[in-house]
Parts: sequence; structure tokens; C-alpha cells
Amino acid sequence: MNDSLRYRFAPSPTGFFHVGGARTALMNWALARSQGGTFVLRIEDTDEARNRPEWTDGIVSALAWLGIDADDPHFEGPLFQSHFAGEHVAAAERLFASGHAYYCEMTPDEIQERAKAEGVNGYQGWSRELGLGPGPGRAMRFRVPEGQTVVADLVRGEVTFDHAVIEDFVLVRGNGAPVFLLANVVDDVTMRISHVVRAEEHLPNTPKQQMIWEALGHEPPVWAHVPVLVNEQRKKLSKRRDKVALEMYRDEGYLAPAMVNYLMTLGWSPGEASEDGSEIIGWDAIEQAFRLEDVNLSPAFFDVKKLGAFNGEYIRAMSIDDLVDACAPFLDAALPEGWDRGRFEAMAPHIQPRLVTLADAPGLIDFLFTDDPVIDEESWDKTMTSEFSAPLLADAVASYASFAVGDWNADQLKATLEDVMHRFGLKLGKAQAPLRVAVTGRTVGPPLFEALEVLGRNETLRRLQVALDRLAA
RNA sequence: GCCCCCAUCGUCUAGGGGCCUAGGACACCACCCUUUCAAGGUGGCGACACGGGUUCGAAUCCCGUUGGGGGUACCA
Repeated sequence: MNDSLRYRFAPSPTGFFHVGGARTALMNWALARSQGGTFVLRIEDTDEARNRPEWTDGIVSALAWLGIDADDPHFEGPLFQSHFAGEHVAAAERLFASGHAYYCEMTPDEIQERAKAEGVNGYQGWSRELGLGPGPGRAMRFRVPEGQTVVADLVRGEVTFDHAVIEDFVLVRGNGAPVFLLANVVDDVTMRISHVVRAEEHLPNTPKQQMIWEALGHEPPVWAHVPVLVNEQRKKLSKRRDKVALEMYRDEGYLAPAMVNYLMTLGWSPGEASEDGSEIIGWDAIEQAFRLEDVNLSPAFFDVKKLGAFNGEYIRAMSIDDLVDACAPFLDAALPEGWDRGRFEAMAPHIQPRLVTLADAPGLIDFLFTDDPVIDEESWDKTMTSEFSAPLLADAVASYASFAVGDWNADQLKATLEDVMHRFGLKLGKAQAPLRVAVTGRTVGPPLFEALEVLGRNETLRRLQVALDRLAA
């Protein structure tokens, strides 16, 4: 372990875990593990979050789902920001004592008025030289010196900010509560954080944080601001308009490794680490290959369709046993209680290449687990209105009825229907359609004869007869 | 308003002066395979925002324009 490499991930609990947060967490994790450093999970527990401990539990379990394991030696935490509250105030006092901060008793309204009257923008350090001491309602502000701050960012290079455009920002509110900006820096200092890897939206605040680091007498950390994730309108992913909760993707049957893989390809490319040019690459390889220096500068669109492609890829790579296990919860939710696991195991290889998410599984095979298939009327109309539908069905019933139980398998069923179709001068694609609708209720689905084999002789014949009766009526 | 960031196919990206008539992946289209739908295979469509420089040579470097995004609270 390299004790001097400490990467922090500092989410605020909000009741769900943001996919953007997942990505930065993953990046920090990859760095900490491959460099032999530590991933520090620090949770910004607000008052509301403290009343809802399940929110912070959610963060830990979301991280665990992603493979960021709290028991891993590289993992430290969770630590809670509120535990350091005393240190926040103490640091502010030191800043005041050393002249880096001063008290100001102007209210936001007064500031706005005066700025308007003077035709200037924002607070102009009006209380700087008043020599005010602490007092009720007085906020502590940072005395921004002349000059400029250069933020050395590992992904974006050196970014220069002119102090002239940074107002004397508030450190501690009039009620004595330190602001987030200060708390954050003090936590980072206290926890000896060496690398701050976070989303780009924090870049404009970084010069302020760097000034605080320096005023506190510390060398600032290595900064790295990675591009934000955006929606189709190129706006930052937001809880209100976008589907951003990691938990929702998990609950819809997206696989963690697929999500992890996809997230890491946003703003970064595995490059040489992927020998075949595909973007499908396992975590171990990602961990070894990931470098902040290789991260892109521009925002990336979170494309659910591409996520789905990755997910399908990962599903197809699963063993049948694993697939069955993974699908089980989704089947529990959708099928009648006590569904036959063996039956699903028999069909699993056939639905595997057809799944985008695990949640798609029940819809593909539910007809095998219900008393009667749900007939899609559109499908019925499309396939049962031909002249040959009824006679073909009748022929099929007659042919299948003569099957011995031991002959009831996909190959024989197919061969027999081929005989039938020849009698009608049809191709298999056409001839199987009425049977498919009669048995499954739909025109599309898993391979028909395999499904019939699983369904069994009696039930298949019964369903075909039901359809025949309906056609006769 | 002010500050900061960004700009290669529809999308995610490769690219760091000649290897680029710009490569891959997802999506899309066509064909093949085929038991419907998928999966798989083959092929196709498709981009360096614009304008100036620098250079023998620019997607790559510089400047500007335009366009996008983010930030700017006694929010976190």
C-alpha cells in the first residue's frame, strides 16, 4: 500500500445513486487499486440524510454492486462529513487569526442593493478593512488576494483564474455554520487526500478551494476534473428529467459488469488494452489501463441503447446456470408462483441471445408457465386469416396426436411440420406461424419446436385445438 | 452580465504535424445464415464546426468566430 495516495469519493446521499457518481467512483477505485493507494469514501451527510440512514446504506450497497467492495484493503470508510464539523470551525478560526479571513455583517440583500447602486457585480470586499470581530449574524469571508490561481489539472492541464473575478466568498455563515466549500477542503486536508478526481462542474470552484488549502498551510492535492455525463439535449444528467438512478438500471436487469464497462468508456477509451478493438473489456484490464491523462475533455452522452448492447454482450457470455440464477428474481416477479425452474433451464439457452436486459426474460417464456397463452389479437389476425390456417392447424394436430411420448422432441416436431407444410406448398417460416400464435399467443418468440418440446404433448395439442375451435366458431 | 471548460461519423471514441483517400464500437441500412424474433457473418452509409494564420506539409500547433456546456448563493 502506498500511504501517500489517497483518492476520495464524496457523494451526498439523496435517496439514489447517480450514474455519474458511479463513474467517478469507478475511476477513483481503478486508480486507488492500480496505484496501491486508498479509496476514501466520505459521505456528505446533510441533516436530511442523517435522518434517513437508508440513504447512506444505499451508497455503500450501490458501490458494492459495482464491485467497489468495502472489505477491500484499498477501501476506507465510509467516513461522515458531520464527524469533522468541529474541525471545520477550528480551521475557519485559524483562517481568521492568520488574516486570511474577515467578518462581514452585510446581508445578501444589502450586498445586492449596493452592487446594483454602484453598478458592479457581486460582493466587492466592502467589509474587508472594517476590522470586525465575530458576532451574531456576521459571516466570515475569505480575503481573496490580488493575483491569480493556476489550477494544475491532470485531465485539463493548467487552468488560470484571475482573482479579480473571484469575490470574497463566505466561509462561515452568520449562524456559525461553515459552508460546504470550506468543509470540503478541511475534510480533504484532514484525511490527507492526495487526489481529487471529480466531475467538471466543480472546476470553477477549484481556485477557491486551492486558496483555502494554501491559506491553511498545505500543498493542494492533485486535481482532475472529468467531463460530465449529459442527456440527449447535451445537458448535464439531472434527477428531474433523466433516468440517472443506478438502482433503477440494476432493478431493470442491467448487469453490474456491463454497467461498469459502459460507464468507463464514457470519456475514456481502453485503447490498446482491448486487443480486438471491441469496447467490451473486463474490470481487471480497465483497472490496469486507466489513466487520468487519457481522459477526454468533452461531455459524453449517456446512451441507454449502447448500454443495452453492452448488457446483451455480457448476458451472452454468462453460463446457463448463472443466467438462470440471475433471471430468477425477474421470473419470481412476473410468473405465477412456483414456476418450474427446470422448464426455464431448458429454455434459457434459447432466450439468452434474445435478451437485452434480464427483465426481458419473463416476456419471452411466460407462455410456458401459464394455463393459457395470452393471445395478441394483432398477431392472431395476421396469421389466422389465411385460407390455409385452419386446415394446416388441423393437419398439425392430427400429425402430432399420433406422436408417441418418446418421440416428442424438437427435431421430430420440426420434421413432422415440414411434412405438413409440403402438403400445403408452404415454407417453414409461413407454416410455423399459426402454430406459434396458437401456442405462444404471439408471432415472435423463442424457437418454436424447442418450446413445444418443453411445453409437452398434451398441452401443445390442447392449445392447438383451442385455436382450431376458435377458428371454427 | 461575468468567469471557466469544450468542439472528429447520429452517439461513444482512436488520433498528439507527414503512417489519415481519418481507424474502431453502438445505432442505422443491405445481403448471408435461418423456424418467427434475436444472435452470428459479410458489406455499406457516415465526421475533422467555420475563418484566418504557422509550416514544404495540419484533424493534430496559434488566433478569432460560431455553437454547446458548466459555474457564478450566508445551496450541497
